[in-house]
Amino acid sequence: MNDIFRGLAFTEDERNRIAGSLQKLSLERKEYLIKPGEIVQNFYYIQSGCLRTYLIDPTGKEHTLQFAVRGWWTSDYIALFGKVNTKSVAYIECIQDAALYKVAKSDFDDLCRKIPKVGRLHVQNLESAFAAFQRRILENLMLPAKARYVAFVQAYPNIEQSVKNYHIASYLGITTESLSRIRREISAG
Amino acid sequence: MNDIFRGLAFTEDERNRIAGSLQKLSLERKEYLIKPGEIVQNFYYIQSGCLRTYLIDPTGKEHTLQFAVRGWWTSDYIALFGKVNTKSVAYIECIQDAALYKVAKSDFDDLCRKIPKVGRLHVQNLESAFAAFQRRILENLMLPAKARYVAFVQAYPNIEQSVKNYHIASYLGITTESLSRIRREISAG
DNA sequence: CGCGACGTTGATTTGCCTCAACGATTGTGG
DNA sequence: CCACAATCGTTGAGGCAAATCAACGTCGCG
Repeated sequence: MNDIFRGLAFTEDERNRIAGSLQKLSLERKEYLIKPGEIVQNFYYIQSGCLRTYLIDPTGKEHTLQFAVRGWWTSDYIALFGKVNTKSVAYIECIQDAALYKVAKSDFDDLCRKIPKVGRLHVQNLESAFAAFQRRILENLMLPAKARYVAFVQAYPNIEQSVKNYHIASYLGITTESLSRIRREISAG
Repeated sequence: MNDIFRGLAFTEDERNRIAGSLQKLSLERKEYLIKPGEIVQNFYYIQSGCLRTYLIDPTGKEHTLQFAVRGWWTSDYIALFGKVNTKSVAYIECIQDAALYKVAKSDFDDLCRKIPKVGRLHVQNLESAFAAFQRRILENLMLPAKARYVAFVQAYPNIEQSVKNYHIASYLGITTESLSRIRREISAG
């Protein structure tokens, strides 16, 4: 549990309260954490391994929204933070054997209220996610496929080994064929 | 001031504290709230009018990140929420005469700490923005230009009169020519 | 009125997709 | 541990959506 709130110092009491809200779980490759239609009420913290969040559009194509690796949180945020439904719209698939901590959002909100340090960390995380989303949107608007791929590799330096080629393609919004050609171009020149 | 924290009830004391952190300002069409390189330390609440946030890429093209209308907050969030710099990377331009409230982020953080209701509203706003960003990213990945335009018109029903055609195009990530053709197609049926 | 900003239209080009086939790699059961 | 199947990545040919380049109508404003 210690590395979840890395850098924060807690009292005995706070520590217990936090531990009481967390639940360990582990997942193997190809297992699903969440599937569309399921009720979503938890955050998940990745201790190790790798998960990806994706949706399938009406034409059957997959679109990857997020890869989550060690030290990241994941969930179906559209459901969890959305105004209306709490039913998932996404798949969250384990793509590398993973150890997770689960926290109910309601419990987490309690923690934020009772332990201001945690609340402030949450705000800070949300704010930097906010900035990161804007950067990603801009990147999608500004850069052609090749440059987006380069940016991706820089943003996730060690992820290539865990992730299939077509996962990356669906994150970048291109086909596996295009990604393949892009890689060839890059290694060529 | 009353409509900024719509729905929240405050004590006399809280109300004064809030009012003390706010500063009114007004902006005319074509004036700029922020330009690249400036230090960013404020949020802006739009009382009336319309602003747009955009960047110019190395090739000279504009990319619109956000339109902000009555009831929205705006700022250069990449700078304000980013981990490193506080220097703006974006332009925020007034595209329809506007009345704004300005709040320093540091003052706002204080308010959040001292008036829990405000803090909770902030978290709630950040969380729903989080979900909204994910939806926008997905929309960009999944939908072709025409469908994105339709979605845009639904999301901002009354904005067409304030914004130029090429503003919308640069928000959707297409050219003005393409947008023009899309509109023709739609009006044709 | 005349100029500049904006929107539209047409012709051509291009980046990426689709479809199809074929290597390479991984995983599995005998 | 090998053989085979399934999954995944690569390559090529052709097509399409949107970009680019260029010209022209239109509207609003000084």
